[in-house]
Amino acid sequence: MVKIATWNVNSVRARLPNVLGWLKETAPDVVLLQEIKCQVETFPRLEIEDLGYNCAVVGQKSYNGVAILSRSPLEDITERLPGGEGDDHARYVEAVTAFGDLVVRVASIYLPNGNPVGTEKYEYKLRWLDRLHDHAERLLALEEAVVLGGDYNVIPSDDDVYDPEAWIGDALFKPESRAAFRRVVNLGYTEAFRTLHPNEPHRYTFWDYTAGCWQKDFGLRIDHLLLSPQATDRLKACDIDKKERGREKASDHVPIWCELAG
DNA sequence: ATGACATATGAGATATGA
Repeated sequence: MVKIATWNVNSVRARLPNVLGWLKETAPDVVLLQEIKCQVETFPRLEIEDLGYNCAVVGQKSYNGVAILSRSPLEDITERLPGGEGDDHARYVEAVTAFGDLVVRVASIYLPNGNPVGTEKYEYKLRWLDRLHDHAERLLALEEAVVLGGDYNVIPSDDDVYDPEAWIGDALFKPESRAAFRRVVNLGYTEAFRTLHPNEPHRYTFWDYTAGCWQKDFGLRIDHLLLSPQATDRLKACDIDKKERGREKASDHVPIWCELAG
């Protein structure tokens, strides 16, 4: 079984003890990290390599930043989502990695938040989703096992938020954001968590630091794993590591993972 | 709309997040 996880760590350096502890405890084969919030030179490569991982890092000072960790070599690395003239944000990294007869192309995605609506930030989010759609369509044509994982900053449905009314008008919940997300899924991808857990509303991957959201279980499900048909054929499990949110110095997001036969 | 909390930068207050 090959375990592939995604986690928005909200600074990999501030979160290093949590990340290393979680890697040792849950032993994922591939990890997609978002919001590492550092440049390539300051990524804690040695500490992570010591645990047996290869790293592909796309860094940026202070903001954004994504990485892929894998127990197998990473090949054919792509460091930007195609189609972004002048888009210099570190929000996308893609690579191919293999475990036995499973060759899987993975991408670590940090989609723009998009707030406030009505500004260029929201337009940027919608454009980014369009670019992701076009790239995801090209990837399908390769007929490979593909896992597009990350912080999509999209709440897919009313079941994925503690109070839908309170989020009307937010960039994460706007009909346009949700439709653009569905448009990617509807190309032929499988959203792993909801597919394997169709009757489990209110299972979240993010709880705000403020206003006691964690204590009240006021969360959002915004971190997702999208699988191509060839990956879906092998999908055996998918779940959320909720307990990470209760630790000291936790990220506001928790890991979500899937297991593929192979 | 603002602030609550957390993080980075850089050395005080501001930008960003969702």
